[in-house]
Amino acid sequence: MSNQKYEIEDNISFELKDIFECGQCFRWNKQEDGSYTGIFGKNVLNVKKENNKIIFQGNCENNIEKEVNKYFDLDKNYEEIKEILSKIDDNMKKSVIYGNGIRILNQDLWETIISFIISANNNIPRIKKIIDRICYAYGDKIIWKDNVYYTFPTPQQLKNVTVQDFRNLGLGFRDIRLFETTHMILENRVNLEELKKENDTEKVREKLLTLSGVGPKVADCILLFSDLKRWEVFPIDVWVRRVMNELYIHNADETKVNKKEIERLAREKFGNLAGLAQQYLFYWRMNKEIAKFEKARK
DNA sequence: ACCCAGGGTCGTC
DNA sequence: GACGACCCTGGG
Repeated sequence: MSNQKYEIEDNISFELKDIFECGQCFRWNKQEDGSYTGIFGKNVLNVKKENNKIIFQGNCENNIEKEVNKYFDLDKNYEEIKEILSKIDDNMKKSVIYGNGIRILNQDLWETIISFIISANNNIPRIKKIIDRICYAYGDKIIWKDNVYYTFPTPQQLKNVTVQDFRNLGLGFRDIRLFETTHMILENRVNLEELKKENDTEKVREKLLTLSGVGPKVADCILLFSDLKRWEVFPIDVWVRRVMNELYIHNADETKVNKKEIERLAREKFGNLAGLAQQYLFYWRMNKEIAKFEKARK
């Protein structure tokens, strides 16, 4: 199973940049030809668009078609969902058009937990670098087309890693959080398999909140971006707070905006699609900021 | 050289 | 419930 290929018809709800650079994942990198290569599970995969096809190619552990369908959630009808969101108001419509090709991935729960603990008070480039170093140090090596890749280490593989080891990888004050959470999971104080079976989202969130380094925002990201797949949550970070204030609340001091107020608004406007709405808004607002800087540089 | 901010959480009051 | 502290890095 060293190299497999799988193709599907092009789809407007599948844009590489939108999927891989909307902040949900940290292990996908753009290649010189515009395609993206990433690692998930024990798979190395390259994705590109060519001649009205989406082409998946890589070193997959199991059947590539199955892996891809699950990871990219290809059975989900985004057209229908986007239509519902677009009808909510002009803001939503605008951001859905902007992030038209976004899909929420089915990412491994454990990897998502650790990744978003690292994300706390951090920026995306640095988060990616830290995760790369962790994988390089403790993951398994995979070779594909003469390049070397590393899997995300399992809890077992992090068992003997010390707080200082984490600090040396550049984790900063998050070192102890990673250490504690890893051991809580190893000791089964939080059972990830049971979490996946639990239906009550609130119960899952409470359990996640017992993990070190997992607060409300990180818990919601885990619920939304992992294979727990809870679309009704609405993670509130600095960008979402900003955009919700600018669009709906209009408080002169954005840092003073009440979180409960944002949550109430999100529930009222977006209902059980809040998570996806949050992603379109986040992506749209953050890229607006980046565009502003690029412009200023010229 | 200095200050600021980043997909926040934690301990303390 | 508010408040400051927290590692590190890149940019003004």
